[in-house]
Amino acid sequence: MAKERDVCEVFYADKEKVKKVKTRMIGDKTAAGLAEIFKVLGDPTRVKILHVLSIEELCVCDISAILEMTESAISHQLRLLRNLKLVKFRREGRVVYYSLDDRHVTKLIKMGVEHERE
Amino acid sequence: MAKERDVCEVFYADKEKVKKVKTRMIGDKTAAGLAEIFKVLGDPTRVKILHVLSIEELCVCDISAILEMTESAISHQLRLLRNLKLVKFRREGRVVYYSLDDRHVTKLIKMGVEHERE
DNA sequence: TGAACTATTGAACAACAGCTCATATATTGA
DNA sequence: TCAATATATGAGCTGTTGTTCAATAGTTCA
Repeated sequence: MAKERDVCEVFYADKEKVKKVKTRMIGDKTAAGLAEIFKVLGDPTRVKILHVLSIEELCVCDISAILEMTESAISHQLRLLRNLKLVKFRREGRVVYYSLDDRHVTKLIKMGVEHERE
Repeated sequence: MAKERDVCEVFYADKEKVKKVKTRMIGDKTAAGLAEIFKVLGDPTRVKILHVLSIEELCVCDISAILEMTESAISHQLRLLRNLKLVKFRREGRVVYYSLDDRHVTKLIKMGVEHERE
């Protein structure tokens, strides 16, 4: 178990290797940040929302109709995407139009699609 | 609400737009598959595991020492990564060495890091 | 102003995810 | 064969997530 190993410091499978890799490892914050981005894309509904928005600017009502889900569910997800600055919005009368606000996300999704094809 | 709209089919904010985007939308399976990949990367522990494996082939014991987590926790995550064919392994006596088995994943993580920097 | 409409929000709830702990499996070497 | 070691696995617990439902906030127009 990890704790005992920390104490006696003798029986790593390869102590030098461990030391070396440990210095090159990404920090907790970086890992957490990375995971956060990917977590957003780790849900079918959000993937769909981002994908349809990559085609065209759309209002909540339209997205709801396209995905065949309640406006409430869509709105909840949009709030999340908004907070993470992945989408932006503009109000036009009663209607709120959403569109993508992050070039990286589209790239990531495209890469994902590529991965899927194999 | 979505249900009523399906019945009367009259008051989309933009019916034509909805129709058009709907035909171009990715299918449920594609969305689910995409989300599955990203979901795997959406956890700090797995991000770290994949990252250290991108540096070097390592055994469970080493990964456990590097991340300072129990071997059990690491093993559980490795099983997941194994099932999704993101890592491969080879046995050498009592020791099991893991390494990356998917070139896309490394790319995705690199893109994520790039995203982080801004 | 008030009715109709679009979108947002909060609470609640069920499903899920990641860890721990105990146990099991596999390999080695005495 | 048996003890020691390395990893894997299952059950259980806790915190998180995505949806629904009901209520609320903005906006338009009569």
